[in-house]
Amino acid sequence: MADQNDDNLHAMRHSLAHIMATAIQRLWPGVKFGVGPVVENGFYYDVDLGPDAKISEDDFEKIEAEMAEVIKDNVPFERFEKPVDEAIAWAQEAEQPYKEELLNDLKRAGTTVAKDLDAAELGTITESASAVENVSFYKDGDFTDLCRGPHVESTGQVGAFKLMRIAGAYWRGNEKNAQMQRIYGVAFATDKDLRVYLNMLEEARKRDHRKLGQELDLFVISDLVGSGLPMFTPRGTVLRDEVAAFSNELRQRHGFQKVWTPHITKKDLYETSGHWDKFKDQLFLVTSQETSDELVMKPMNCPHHTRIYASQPRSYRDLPIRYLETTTDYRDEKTGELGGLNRVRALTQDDSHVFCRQDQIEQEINNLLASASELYAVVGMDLRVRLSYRDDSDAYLGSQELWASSQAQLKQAVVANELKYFEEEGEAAFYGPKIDFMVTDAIGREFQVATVQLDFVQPDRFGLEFAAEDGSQSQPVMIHCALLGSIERFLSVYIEHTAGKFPVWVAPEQVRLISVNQEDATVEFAGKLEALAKDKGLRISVDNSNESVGKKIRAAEVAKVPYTVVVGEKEIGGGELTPRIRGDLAVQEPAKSYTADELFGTIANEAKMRVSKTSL
RNA sequence: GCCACCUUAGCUCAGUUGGUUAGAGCAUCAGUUUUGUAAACUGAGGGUCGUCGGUUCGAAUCCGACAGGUGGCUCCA
Repeated sequence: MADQNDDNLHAMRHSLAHIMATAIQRLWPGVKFGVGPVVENGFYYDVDLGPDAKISEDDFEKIEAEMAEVIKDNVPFERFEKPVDEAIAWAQEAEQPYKEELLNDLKRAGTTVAKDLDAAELGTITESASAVENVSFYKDGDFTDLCRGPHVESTGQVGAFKLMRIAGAYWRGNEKNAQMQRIYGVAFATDKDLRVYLNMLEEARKRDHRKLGQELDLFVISDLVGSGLPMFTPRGTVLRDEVAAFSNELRQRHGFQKVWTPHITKKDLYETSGHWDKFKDQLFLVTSQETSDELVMKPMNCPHHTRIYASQPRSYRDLPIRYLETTTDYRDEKTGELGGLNRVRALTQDDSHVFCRQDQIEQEINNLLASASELYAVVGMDLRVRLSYRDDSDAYLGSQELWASSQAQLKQAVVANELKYFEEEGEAAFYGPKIDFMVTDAIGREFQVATVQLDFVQPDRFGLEFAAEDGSQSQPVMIHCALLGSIERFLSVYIEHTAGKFPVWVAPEQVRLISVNQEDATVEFAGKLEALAKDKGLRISVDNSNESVGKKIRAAEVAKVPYTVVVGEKEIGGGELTPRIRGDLAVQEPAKSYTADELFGTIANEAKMRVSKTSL
């Protein structure tokens, strides 16, 4: 039943794309159409009004009103077919050059090609893929479109919708092509479903990491420093340090050793690795004022690490050699690609590289996958694993055979570890395939966090070797891995995931003491408790301000401090403390009292164990 | 980089069709108060309305450029 509903919703959304096109054609005659597929929660249509006209969001009211007319008329969606050549003639006649291009592709290749997510959308082959004879069309009133369908029966049957936003989109996803205007709408079967969805978006905005970053005083961005260059406050720096420490700890358990490399290097390093060729437009360049040296801010760390490996002759007995470095890399990202902490120009990676023998690959990958699974279980985030393969473009280094076997090895590792996965071509690094851990943010956008990458190319280009058992020189394999990925990006997702309610082990402020009054005895007592908690390694603060207890409690709640303890005469007399526990941590029991030693000891232990619920 | 939109105190926002010294709440500071689990009272300071240029007798308001931001597209080692 659910399937049938999904199919019906899909048909509604697709039909709404046509209805929107119908409306736009009435409002802007002569508009050229691109494609108009269904996407998650709705639909879009790409349109080109020519050089002199642009749709803006102010036009939505007008378009929606026109769409309402089409819906009210309740005209049928009529399907019909034409031979390809007649269809091409139709496109020429109708002055729809984009449709004509699609039809020509269909005729020539039997498909509208490639990477386009909407291959299915673009019109269809009614016979077999090799013999394109007829293509199907749908017509609703005065609008006719090349389309595979299916649609609802008539324009009246489309549920609830709302136009959301407008964006530029390159024709067929290629930067070199004309840019069209993409108009997005959301659509649901009922008004209620639509309201629920819009409400969810509203809620998601409240937990946006940029908003929480400001409210909880975690990071700041300054125009004087520049865009994409966030700075972390004392509180935000606690988050960075805690998650990085966890990530390091997981790998140090598996024999990784910390290394350190400088942040600038001669560009020769990247010419050798192959990065210069591929990424030279996105490197920050630095010039020495004394010598003629042209230096590069490091955009990644693997080439540096190969230099440490290569600094000594290595024996098969030394392998695997495992390096770990949490360090900041610099990439000159295009301005339009920057956003919050997701995409920055100074990104900190918890980077690591294994140099190992062929027969050690499996074990090493298993260790890394186990570490990734453990980390994401502790932070409570559900991940999808993407196997990122190459496509048949020439953007990759290394032989086809090597690629085929390393892709197979990664898949085998993922299957053996029973991870939920999907495969995608064209997502690999230029030097090798990847296992990418994907996570979804508050409004449903998917980001890569952890990654494990197999690399035969850089060992070759850097001429890495080790002495094998038989005394011959052999080439090691590199396995790149970051568990958090970019710490900035990880935090952006983690802040949204927790809505700022960090578990004790990451909470910037774990305990806050609130004094009932400002009398000497109270202040002194609070000071003693603070010192005791600090001895146990807790991050604690005291609020002695001249405000009502209620107001100070509220301030602690707003700051999402896990444990708040009010101290006054009662505590000074009895010695026992009653913590106020943040809602998400508490198990459903009435508040209990503890000695200071017990209370702080338990909290310190929870932090150490990285638990997500309190035992208090 | 491209497309659309946005930018008023530290924060969240008002500011009618361009018309005297640009407002509020929170936050900050001062005074009163000495507080018992989500906001005590009174007062004060704080803004060249993102920047620069233009139109106008007059610009927060209209136009342009630039910067920064948001949502997409492209890219992501």
